[in-house]
Amino acid sequence: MDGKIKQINSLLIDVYDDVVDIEEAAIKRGSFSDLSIKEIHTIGAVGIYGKKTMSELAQAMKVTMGTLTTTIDRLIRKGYVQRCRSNEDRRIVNIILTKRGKLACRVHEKFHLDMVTMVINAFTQEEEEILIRALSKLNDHLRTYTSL
Amino acid sequence: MDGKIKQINSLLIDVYDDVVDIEEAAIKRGSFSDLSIKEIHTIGAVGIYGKKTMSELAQAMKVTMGTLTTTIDRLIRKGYVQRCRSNEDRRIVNIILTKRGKLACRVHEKFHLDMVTMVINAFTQEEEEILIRALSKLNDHLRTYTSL
DNA sequence: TTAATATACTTTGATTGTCAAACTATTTGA
DNA sequence: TCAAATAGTTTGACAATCAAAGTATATTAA
Repeated sequence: MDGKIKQINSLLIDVYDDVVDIEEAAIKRGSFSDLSIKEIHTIGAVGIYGKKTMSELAQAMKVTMGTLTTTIDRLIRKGYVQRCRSNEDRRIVNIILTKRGKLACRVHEKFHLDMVTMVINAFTQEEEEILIRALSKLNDHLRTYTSL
Repeated sequence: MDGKIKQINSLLIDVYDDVVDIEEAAIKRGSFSDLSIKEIHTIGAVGIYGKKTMSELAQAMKVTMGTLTTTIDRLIRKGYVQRCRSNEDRRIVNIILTKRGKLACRVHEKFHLDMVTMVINAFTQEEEEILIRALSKLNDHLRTYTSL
């Protein structure tokens, strides 16, 4: 009983570590090695069809706006995003991706899907369904745990 | 086909985010709110039955020794670990947990197991086995991916 | 036995990531 | 119109990280 708990705990930690490692390695080897994981995720949160306000982004990334300001400053310096003050409300700053930002976003998305595709190819149709169900349930319950 | 890939990708990202959130929240609320996640994991890597060299720890944590030195400095300042120069080889530094360090280690381990237990209680015996198999396979293949 | 090399670790300098609190500019509501 | 609210930036502090240079000790080869 307790053995299984420890086993699942270890498996979760391992999956977690694997994903971090894979992602880090992919970035270092790729065309966007001047970006950190956080920066790539920020680019992803802006999205190809851009125009996110600082508030929206900060909420999506779960950081304060102060933190986001410095991240965006850096991403502008590196040429991945642009600041655009809204004309309707001059307090609002919209963030949009540059051409290079969009490319990085697409490449990273593709990397993610490729990774999952490769893993899933090793699964049968049935196993695949089971995995989805198991991960969904896992997620539901983790989320319950979060809100306690 | 592609839909399922995206679904599994999202589920993995969600599990990942959930675990980070839960862990962060647990630390903030607990008796060791002066510790960061990294610091707790470092304490965990030292372990109750202590005595790990700086090299061993750096390898386990996948950071450089320079990084580890600063982490250990901080954990010493906060009273969780101790440095002990080896008498056999004066170059070697052994790290051991203080009493408080051991307590933090146990509490964090318990938190992890409690979290998994709670999640798993919502699973049937059969689902539990399936989850273990699925996570194992996922892990094996993620690991294959890492070494590419 | 001593000098060169290797090992184990720390220090330094730089960058990223993070927050809370103070600040600026703009809009909204009374 | 003026006070309050909102959207964001700045500041100051600290954590996390690395590469490269530096220190102390051990090993090896002459």
